[in-house]
Amino acid sequence: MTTTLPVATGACCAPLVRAPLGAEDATRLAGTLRAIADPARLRLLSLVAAHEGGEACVCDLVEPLGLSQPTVSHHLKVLVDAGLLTREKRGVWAYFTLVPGALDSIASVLVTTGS
Amino acid sequence: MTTTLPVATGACCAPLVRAPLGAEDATRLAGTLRAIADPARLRLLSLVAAHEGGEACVCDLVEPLGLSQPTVSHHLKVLVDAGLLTREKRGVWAYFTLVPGALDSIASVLVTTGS
DNA sequence: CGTCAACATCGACGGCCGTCGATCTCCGGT
DNA sequence: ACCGGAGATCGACGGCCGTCGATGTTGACG
Repeated sequence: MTTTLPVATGACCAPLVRAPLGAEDATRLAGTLRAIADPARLRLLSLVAAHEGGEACVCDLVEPLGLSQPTVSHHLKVLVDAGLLTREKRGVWAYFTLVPGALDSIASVLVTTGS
Repeated sequence: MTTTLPVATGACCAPLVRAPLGAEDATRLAGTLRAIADPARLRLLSLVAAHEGGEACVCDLVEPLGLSQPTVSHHLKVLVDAGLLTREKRGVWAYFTLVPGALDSIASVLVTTGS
């Protein structure tokens, strides 16, 4: 599978503005950024974070997004593969939670004030 | 043109993890993120930032990227339209510079520690 | 054990986007 | 005025991706 590797744990140390990053690192980082460069997935992250208990199942997300259930599942899979969400199956439901620090590590790569 | 609006000045106040962001804001933010969700453009930002004086012309960027000159110009235009780079034409050369705070404002939207 | 519901997977379709070569525009130098 | 070079624009092509309906899988419940 051409799944994007979870960069959340490995991209925490590339200031981006310091030295010209290599083609390999650029591809990795771009893959992670592409995971959140989508309106539906941004809203999913936001919905999960704002939901009660910091977790939400698919049934909680389909309606507010206005997309079909397969599409929502697809986006959630992308976010899980990117290391931004965790999936926990309890009974028939699948609960998704934000990975702590994942978004922050992405943000830290972009920040320029880290001189 | 379907140019992405510069979000650098307007997206500085959406924590993303606080309240579920609307479809409109999600589209705006996704457009900005898509601008940097590309290996070539990430390297361009990095190259410009690391270049002497914080500015670089196209001729400085074509070779290190290994892409054609039209492609580099295209990527630079995307970054300028996204409000991440400024373009200043001096003589025959076009010099590009990082917009101060642009990347940081994107990062601030992603950060979750702003509670 | 049969049924229903939640979710994932599949296959297909359409549009967007990265890339290129060719060309156009504009400025400097001679 | 002419030429050369820097860079932007154009048109085209190929691949990736978001979306859907249909279907498969799995667990709860009677």
